[in-house]
Parts: sequence; structure tokens; C-alpha cells
Amino acid sequence: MLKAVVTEPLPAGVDLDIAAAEWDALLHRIAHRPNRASERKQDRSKRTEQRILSAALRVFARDGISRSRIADIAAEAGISTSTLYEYYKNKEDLAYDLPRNHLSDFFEGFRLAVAAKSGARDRLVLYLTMSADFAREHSEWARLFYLEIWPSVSVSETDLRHSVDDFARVVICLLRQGERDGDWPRGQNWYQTASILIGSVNQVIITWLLYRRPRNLTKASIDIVERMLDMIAAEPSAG
Amino acid sequence: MLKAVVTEPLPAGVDLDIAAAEWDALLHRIAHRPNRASERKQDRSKRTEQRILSAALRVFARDGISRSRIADIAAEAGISTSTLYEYYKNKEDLAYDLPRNHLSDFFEGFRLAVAAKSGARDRLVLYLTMSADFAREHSEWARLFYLEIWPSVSVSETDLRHSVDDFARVVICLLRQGERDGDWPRGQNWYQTASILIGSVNQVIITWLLYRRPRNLTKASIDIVERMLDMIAAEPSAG
DNA sequence: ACAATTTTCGACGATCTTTCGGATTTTTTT
DNA sequence: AAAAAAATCCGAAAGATCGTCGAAAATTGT
Repeated sequence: MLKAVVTEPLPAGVDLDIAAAEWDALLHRIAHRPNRASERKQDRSKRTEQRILSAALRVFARDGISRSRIADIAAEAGISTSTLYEYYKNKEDLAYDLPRNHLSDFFEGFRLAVAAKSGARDRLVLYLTMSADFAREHSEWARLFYLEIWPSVSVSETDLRHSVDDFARVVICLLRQGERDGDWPRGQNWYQTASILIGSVNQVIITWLLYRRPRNLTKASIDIVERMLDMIAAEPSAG
Repeated sequence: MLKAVVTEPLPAGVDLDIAAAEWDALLHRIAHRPNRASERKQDRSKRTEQRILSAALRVFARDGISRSRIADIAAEAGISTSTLYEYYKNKEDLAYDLPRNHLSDFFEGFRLAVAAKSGARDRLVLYLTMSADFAREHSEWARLFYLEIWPSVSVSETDLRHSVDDFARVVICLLRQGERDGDWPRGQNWYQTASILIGSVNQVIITWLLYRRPRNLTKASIDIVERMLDMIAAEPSAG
């Protein structure tokens, strides 16, 4: 039923407007997913909250989530164990709040940077290389996110899952944009293409996190993304 | 020094022989990495060991490693908690032994199946699709391996790391074979190509494990691998 | 300055992990 | 086939970490 409406031919201008609006909405949504509402009243506790998050990041990245102890994190933050429980229900709760925090920052950074780019291809390059660069700049966070949390079973049970799904949504949206603009052939399976792009970049990031190879992650991610987009643009059109 | 010897031009036949020998050696090595030496003398304990492994797989897959309790695994295996400690030092030790076991099986299966294929491209398709199919057939194991263990920080500190590295080594070796045989253009960065292939397939497997999408993992993995190899074969030669 | 509210913390109980000594079963020796 | 040796198994208890609770300290509003 809805489909009938959508497939109804529309003037090209309207079509593009709708697409642009979708894109803006998506950008806004990903950068502003509500964080776990911090209902602390005093400034003191806002500082404590920050101390906990930063301590948790250090300890988790050093020991891995499963091996780190709440007591260690509390000590590192300079508070007592029981105070930490005032802020986070348990270790999982704490571990999953960290990525959300940083992911919002990443998305917001992308939202600002992408304003300068108009083509879908340029935007995709920017997005994927920025994600690698963000991992390089926040490598403790990245260890936690890429090596422990993203793939973890439990993510699918938490709010964090939405933020992770957002990551793929952006790629899909840009792939559709590029198809409309003739940047690459029509008729491909964009979910498949998104898997290739995201999976490859993640693979490079993970390898870098584990072995520090390749040495220059930024350059490596640019190279691999450019190469993949060239390949995609050169494919014979299917369908 | 060694390099001088290697770059010395050799008769083509010898070159190919060396390559074939390397390939055979690699195949043998990956399928026969020594498992954590089970030094159990009695049949009774070999059965117990199997019972523990199979119970651990069920419990880990159900609850996730960090949330599962040793006591539960022991109960599921029909033994007392302290008996389990006769077999495994602790939970980590047990968790990391499971993947090694199954990985050996996978490599051995591939070693047998690949004998029927001669071209590098066919071998690569077989390898990558078999890895997806293995995940589908052993989905409990795959949840554990792909979602909890492979990416985990601690892998790099264990023996398991060698088995994980083997996985990439096979791809690299086949990419070199294909270059020699003219299956794809020369001069590409094969580590980069391997990242694309492995990362993409893993991405598809992980998505399937988490969301059961795409429905037909076997078909999806064949499609994506064929598509990627077509793209790689069609690239302009670099270097 | 006092009362209400928010935040912190030490002490304690609950849960899970790991060790230890000895009982039980299997294998080897005589 | 009995005794000795080795291997396996388990109950109990110690050790470690988690998570709760009520009281003390700090902050805020009046």
C-alpha cells in the first residue's frame, strides 16, 4: 500500500528534496541519541561521573572488561566501591555507557565535517576514514569498542545496539545517494556493499588495534576505502 | 641476504614446485596445530573431557562467557565443580580451548575439500564460503568464536592467536598463487586485499549470528565472495 | 544558621571461584 | 587375584569479587 505511493513517479526535484531531508534527519538522529540520562544535581557528582568514566576506560582497556574489577576502577577514580554503585548498576552498565558517549562525539564530528562535502562518494570516504581516524585518536576507547563490545552478544540486548545500527545506516543511505547521482552502477545489493565497506574497514582497525599494523592507520584506511570505491564504481551494472 | 636468493630468477617449474610445497606445508600446519596436550590416561577422563567441552559450549553460547558460571557447566556435564578444575585451570582456559578444537576441524575439512580444486580463485571461494558455512553449521561455536573470543583483547596473549593468524595466512598464500597464475592483476597490496575478503565475510557472518540476516548465510557468502573476486580480477594492475 | 536534600563511604551478606585432602575407581605390578 | 600405584572424583572450606544498606559527610535552599 505504502509501496504504491512510493513507486509512484515523482518530479525529480521533489525526490531529491525528500532524500536530502532524510539525510539531514539521519545525521541529526545519530548525533543526538539520548545518553543514559544523568540526573545528578550537584556539580561534584558530575565531576565524579567523569572521573569514573575516564578511570573505567583506562582500566577496561588495560585489563579487558571481564578481568577488571569494580574495586580497581573505583580506586583509579579516587572513590569508594560503593559510591560507584550509586552511579552504575553494575559493570556491564558502565561498560556499555562508555561507547555511547564516544559514538555520539564521533557522529557529531562527522555531521560537522560532512557539511563541506556534497558528493556521495566524498561523503563515504570521509565517513569511513574518519571512523578509522577516530579509533586511532581514541585507541583505548577503540580497544574497548571494537574488540570487546561491538561484536558482543549482549549488545543486541541494550540501547547501545541502536547506535551501532546507526553506523551501518549512514553507509546504506550514502550508497543510495550515490546510486541516484550515478556515482556507481544501479541495481546492486547495497546491504552487501555496506558489509564489504564496513567489514573491511573494521578489519583494518582491529588488526591495527591488536598488532599496530599497518603502521599508519590513517593512510591505510584512506587507501583501502578509495580502492574499494573505485572497484564498486567500475562494476558492471547488475539487475 | 635471503632476499637476494629469492629474487634470483629461477626456472618456472622450480618456482611452481616451491609454491606448491609451501601450500602443502601450510595446509598441514593449520590442520595439525597441537591442541592443549590432553594428557589424560584413562578413557573415562577422555569422555569427561568431551562432556565438559560440549557442556561449556552450550552454556557459554546461552549465557555468554562472562555471565556463565563454572558450577553450571559442571552440572551440565554431570560432574562436580572441583572435578572441572582437574581439567581446566579456570574459565578462560576452558573458553579458549573450545575454538582451537573446532578450528582444527575446520582446517582439516578444508584441507580435504580443497584437494578437488586447483585454481587459486576456486580455492579462495571454497575457503571463504566454507568458513561461513562452518559458522552456520556450528552456530553455538560460532557465537562464541566470532562474537566473544576472536576480537577479544586476550586472544593475542594465548596460543589461540596462532590459529587465528593461520586463518589469514591461507588467504594471503592463495592471493599470491592467483597473482602468479594470472587470475588477477599484479602489483596489488595483498594484505589489503586479504583484509577486504576476510573482513567482509566476517561482517556477514557476525550480522547473521546477531540478527539471522541474511536468511540464507550460505548463499549470501557465496554471492559476496564471487562479487569481490570479480571486482579484484577486474582491477587495473597497479605498481 | 538550620533543615532538607544529595552524595559518600565503611561494613556486611551473598555469590561465585578456586584450592585441598582424602575417598573412590581404574590400571599396573607381583 | 591380591596388593600397590596411579588416576580420577568430590565435599568442604577458604578466597575473591559483587552488590546492599544505613549512617555520616557535604551541599543546597531558606
